[in-house]
Formats: sequence, structure tokens, C-alpha cells
Amino acid sequence: MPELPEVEVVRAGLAPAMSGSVVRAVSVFDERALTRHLPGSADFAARLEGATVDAVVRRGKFLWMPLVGGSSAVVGHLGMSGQLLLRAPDAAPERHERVRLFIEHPRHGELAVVFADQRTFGSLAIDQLVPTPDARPAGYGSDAALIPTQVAHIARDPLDPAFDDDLFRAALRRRSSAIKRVLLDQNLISGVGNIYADESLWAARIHPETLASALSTVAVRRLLVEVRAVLQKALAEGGTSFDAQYVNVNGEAGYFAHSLNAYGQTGKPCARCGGEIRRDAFMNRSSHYCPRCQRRR
DNA sequence: ACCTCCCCCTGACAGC
DNA sequence: TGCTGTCAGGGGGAGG
Repeated sequence: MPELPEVEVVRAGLAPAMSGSVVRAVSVFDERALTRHLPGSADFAARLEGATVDAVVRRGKFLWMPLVGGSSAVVGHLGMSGQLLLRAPDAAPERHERVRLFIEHPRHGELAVVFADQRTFGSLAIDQLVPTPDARPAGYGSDAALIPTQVAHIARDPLDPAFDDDLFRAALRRRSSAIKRVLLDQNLISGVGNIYADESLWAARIHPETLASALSTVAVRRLLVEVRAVLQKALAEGGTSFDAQYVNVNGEAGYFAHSLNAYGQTGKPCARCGGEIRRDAFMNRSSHYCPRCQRRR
């Protein structure tokens, strides 16, 4: 469940159950879920068993769980189809279940955290924590200015109070690629994927192929306002769900799919001007936009 | 340093 | 029914 709102829904669901929990046991059913943990599954389990989880933190689409007393964290990325689910410890295996953590919370008792992932682009790993360059909190969910090395290159997301709008605008000026491509570049702004890029550009009335460097200061400001509004609204509605892949920790779908104005609306009238929403091929994916009110410049 | 392309993998669905 | 092709919201690395 990939983009920022969906990942935040998961983070918020995991935090009350995982913060303060001790990991009692780890079951790995598919090594591919640990491809980013180079030492392998035995090492993964050995490091985790007996450890206490301090918090559940998110930056963009990355999650991590710092471990108490250590300088390490469990890093998770859901990829295209990953799920983190809270279950009873003896719950039947989920479809595509890859890893199960058996945890014990001081008040909630024993629980299972299930990592399920159909397409196996997601992963878990144990990683070292390093200080953030700006000494600001690394992500949402903890005040610690410590970030896993695997996440250190990922930009802050637009809902992060330490996100620097001026720095982002300056970066756009130096970019020769289309604004949509830049919105998807997690090294410049994180958390935005294909859906929310299309929705934000629609809301800001910017054509996805507009060169980033050609956007005026006012247009960039408008874009950031809309990116934030779209992400906040999606978050308030529990994220976007098209099918059973994109769910919260209880396996429930969000409602934002009903609020989409561009993504997946090919051929339908634009809610703003009545023009016909178009879909163009873009980077092995697609862009949805209204050719009438998102004019190319 | 930037930018583009290609890769990883599974399953749902459309069309023949 | 069964085959084939296409598509899907991810990030990383190679190579231009």
C-alpha cells in the first residue's frame, strides 16, 4: 500500500501495538522479504528476538521501528503490494504471508505482526541508525533525529514540518525533467506516488509534462499546497484502495478512491471544467490529467 | 551529477 | 476454457 497516506495509516495502526512490545519470536516464510537484510533470515531473527520496539516511525513511504537501547531499527517498505497486519498469534496464515513477528505488549498481550506481500517488492531489514544531517527529527512518529542508513537518502515528505519549501523550489529550477517525474523522485520529495502525483497536478492545474524548471514560484507554491491537501484528505479517508492489496493493519480498505479527480478517471468528464480526462503513457506507467484545464506550456 | 531505462515479482483482467 | 498480453500505487542500479 504504497503512497504516504496508506503507509501512514499502517504506521498509526502499528504504533499502539508495537511501541513497548518485546519481540518473542520471528518466523520467516520467504527469504525474498529480507533481500535488503544481507546477512539473511537467521541473523534477522536472532537480532530481533528479545528486542523491545521503541516506536513506529515513517518518512515518505518508508517505515522503521527503532529498537530500545540500540542503534538499530527494523526498516520496512511495502513496495507495490506489501501489507503489515495485526493478528492473533495463532491466526491462520495470510495469503502471501512472508514474515510473522510474535510480539508481546505490556498491556495488550500477545500479538502477531504479519508481513504479507503478493509481488515481493516490499522488504524488511535490520539497519543501523545514523544522525540526521540537520539534527531535526527523522520522521513522523518519534522525536529522535536518527534515521536508518537505508532511508538516509530519501527526502523529507511534504507533511514533515522540517520539509524545506525553498530548497524544493530551488531544486526544481535545476531540473530539466517533467514535473511529474520530479514529484515521483523520492530524493527530492518523498511520499508521493503515481496516484497522488496525478491528483496534485490536477488540483494545481499543471500539465504533468511541464518542465520543472519552467514552473513559476507561484505555481510551485500552489503545487505544494495541493500536494499537502491531497495527502491530508486521503489520510483522513484512510487511504486509497482499489482492491484487497491496500488495507490498514486490520485488513480494511480506505475510502479515498471515491474522491479521485484524475487518477483512473480516463474518459470521464473533468470535475472542474467538464473536459475529458486523458491517460498518457509515462515511464512504464500512466498519467491522468485534463487536457483542457491542465494546459501544457 | 543528472537522466533514462530496465530490473525485480505475482495476479487480475481483457481479448482472442 | 485456456492461452497470451497488458497492467498495477515501489525503489535501485547500470549505463548514457
